[in-house]
Amino acid sequence: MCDKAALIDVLTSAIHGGLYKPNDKLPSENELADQFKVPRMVVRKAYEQLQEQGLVYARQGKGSYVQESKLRIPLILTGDVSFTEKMKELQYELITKNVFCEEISYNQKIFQALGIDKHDVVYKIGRLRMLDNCPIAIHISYLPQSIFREIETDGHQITSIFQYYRSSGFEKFTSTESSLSIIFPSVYERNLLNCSSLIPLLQLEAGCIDVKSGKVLEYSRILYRSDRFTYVI
Amino acid sequence: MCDKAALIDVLTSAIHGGLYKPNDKLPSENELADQFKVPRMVVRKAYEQLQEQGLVYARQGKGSYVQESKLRIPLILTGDVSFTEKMKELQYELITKNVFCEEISYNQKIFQALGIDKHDVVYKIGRLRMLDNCPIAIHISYLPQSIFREIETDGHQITSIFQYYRSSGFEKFTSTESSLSIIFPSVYERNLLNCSSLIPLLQLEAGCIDVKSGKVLEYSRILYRSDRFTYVI
DNA sequence: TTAAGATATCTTGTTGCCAACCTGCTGAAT
DNA sequence: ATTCAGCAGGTTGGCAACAAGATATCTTAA
Repeated sequence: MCDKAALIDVLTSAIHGGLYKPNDKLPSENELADQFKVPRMVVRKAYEQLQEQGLVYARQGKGSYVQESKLRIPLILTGDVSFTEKMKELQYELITKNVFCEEISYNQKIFQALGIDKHDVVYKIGRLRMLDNCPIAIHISYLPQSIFREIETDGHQITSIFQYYRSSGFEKFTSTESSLSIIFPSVYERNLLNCSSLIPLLQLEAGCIDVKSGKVLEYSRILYRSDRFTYVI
Repeated sequence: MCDKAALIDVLTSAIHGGLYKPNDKLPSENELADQFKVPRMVVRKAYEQLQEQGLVYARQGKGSYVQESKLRIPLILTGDVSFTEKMKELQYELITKNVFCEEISYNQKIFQALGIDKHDVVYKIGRLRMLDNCPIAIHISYLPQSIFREIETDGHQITSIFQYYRSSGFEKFTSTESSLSIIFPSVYERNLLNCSSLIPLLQLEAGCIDVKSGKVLEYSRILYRSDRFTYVI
């Protein structure tokens, strides 16, 4: 028992095991340093990492405390149901905020997924999903202007993409094979999601296809806070 | 541009964007500190975190360098196919190593999932999945002794659970609803998976049911290194 | 007795210095 | 000319001393 990682193990299992409850005061850095016979810097780094993971918070001059853990929402990842409908089913009050709408420069991956030419115009629309005023996901949709002519002006109002599809004359959609990966938030994403830097984000990438025409309507990228969900697949 | 998080953003996008290639030398701590007008400690912390995320390595007296990124394997998460078969399909050579087999003490969640009594005996069997001698996942199976009588002695040899099912007289299985979450590795898991501390693990939990009898055969917990896969669902 | 101020002490946060390490240069000895 | 020890300068790593904030206690004056 001598390094930072071991200390983090001990502290996390102590917290998760219920030895320390939310807002309980944790041992001071010097106490732990003496107890584990390590320099204070090691304890400090451990506490810092736990802070960034959202398990602990610290007050200068007072001490380190256990952060309240927010409840986790079960989220069904599969199926073609929209995010809004998923949440309604679970009886949560969900607010969607449109946060940006802007033209993007060429990006191979996105343009290829949309099946369009390098010189086409693509708009990026960002929406923030909030639950009880707490942001839980960023939904980024890449839409080609060739399909959605008025996207530049419409884009800022969109909160439900599926509704926008319907109002644009599309009725039945299907999702392409979606890929899942884990990333850490950028500063911008951290600010939107109001989370600390070591909260992994679950990134879901998928395309949306109009069943009738077979055209790719959208390429979407959803970033879920991994600490607010348990995912069911 | 002034804090650790912003620096990490800049460095990660510089690395991912290809400005620095694998094994390239990165700017020294003092250089970056001067350039961004921040104390060296801030640059230091940024580099430390990037090390733990596996993007960077450092050599005392020499400098910090870009870590080679390992290739990502596409992994199909859905379906009832076994891990071994999934990998075979992708033409990878997969080796499974049995790492432990031991009785566990009572745990509400596991015993409930197995549908058994508090006083029943449950064995925990750990297998390590290796690809080109590189560990990529830990597969932990919880098996009740009431179903698998000889598990205490058999347990150390098992590398394929499905094969063991068949040799125990079970033929058709189905999976219960599986849940997905993101965790950080403990020291023990870090050692098995040979990964640094800030590699998130994708944890899949599910039960396995014998179709004929309807009995729960197994509760399994699989820990995938999130940096070695892209998941397809 | 009470209230306000000073003080001591404990906490986390920051900084700067020195150690450990690597590399390349210089210069003397062979 | 060659070799090698020594030195200088740059790198990451570690630590101790200091700063800043919070709180309780003691002191003193009204």
